[in-house]
Amino acid sequence: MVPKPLLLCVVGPTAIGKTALAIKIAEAFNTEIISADSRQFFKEMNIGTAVPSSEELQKIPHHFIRHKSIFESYSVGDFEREAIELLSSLFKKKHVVVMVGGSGLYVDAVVNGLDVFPEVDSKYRKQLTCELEKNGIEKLQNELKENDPEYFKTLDKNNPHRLIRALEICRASGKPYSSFLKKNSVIRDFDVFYIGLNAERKLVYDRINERVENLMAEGLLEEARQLYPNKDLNALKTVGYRELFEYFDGQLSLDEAKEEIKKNTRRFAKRQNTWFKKNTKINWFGFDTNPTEIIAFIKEKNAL
RNA sequence: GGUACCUUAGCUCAGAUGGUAGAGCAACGGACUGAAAAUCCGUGUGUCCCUGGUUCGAUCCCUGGAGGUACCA
Repeated sequence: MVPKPLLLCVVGPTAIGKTALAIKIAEAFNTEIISADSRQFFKEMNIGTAVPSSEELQKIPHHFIRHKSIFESYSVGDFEREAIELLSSLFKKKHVVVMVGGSGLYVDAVVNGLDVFPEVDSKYRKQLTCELEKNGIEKLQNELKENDPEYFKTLDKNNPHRLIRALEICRASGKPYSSFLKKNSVIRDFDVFYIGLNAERKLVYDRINERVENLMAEGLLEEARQLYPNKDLNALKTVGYRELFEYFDGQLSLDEAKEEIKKNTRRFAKRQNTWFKKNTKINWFGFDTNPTEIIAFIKEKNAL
């Protein structure tokens, strides 16, 4: 039996050093990197998303970095399809591929797959968002309760995004959202091995604060100013940008905006940790572990 | 130096004829299937400045002290 190819997933909270480690690993296995980071996809955003530097990008081919525009709509589902397609071609020439990213849902989509939902015209979401604003959330809750009581039971009822998502499926397909939710993992034709990078909370926070200072020094303010006219686009609802938009709006001083960015990045890191904590397959390492040690560990565990 | 006021959660501050206390923010925990760096849910973490007294019981009243603020010198 031919051994399956291997996807090495490097995960962990923001600013922990995933990019650098992924490059070391990719070098060691003479392979390429795909990114699973929901904000590094966008070519208009560069500084604030801390994409790999041009030197880093030169060392190792990266995929899904700045390959989309903030003006396009791009979803986890799109990402899953594209990533799986790309992986199957990469695995034709490489036995190992590295995936690195902090967006837990996007990593899971590639590893476990999403259920298949019908395509929904964007008009449904627009309409629902409009109704939410006009009539309040209760109307929508009642609609879902009626059309999909099963999902309604488990749903975070006050969460407008998830409520609207479920309703757009119900309305567009005429079937309950939960009827598409199989929760069965897809069997991929590659194996997965997780490397998690983490550190004590205090250290992660120090690194975040430092990173925010660095991003500002690199010109985040200017980048944000250029994107400001498009501030309502989904892609720009992003830590590091929206706080600066509030500064441009006169809601915050520049110092306050900077502190808000730090705070919101810390909260983001916390949410990432909550997500990854559930994944018991992750092999955790301290952020300052020597990469050669991690690479040796990967080789040993996977008989490479 | 004198007078007045203040000292309660990480911060800003409420509060209780005396029965060991609560808001906002922060923090912390969690959820998550095409918006996910999004969105939502939950949790009070405390020598009530110190000391002695009165009291069954003091963070609250009284004595003395410490620190702060304002005004007067």
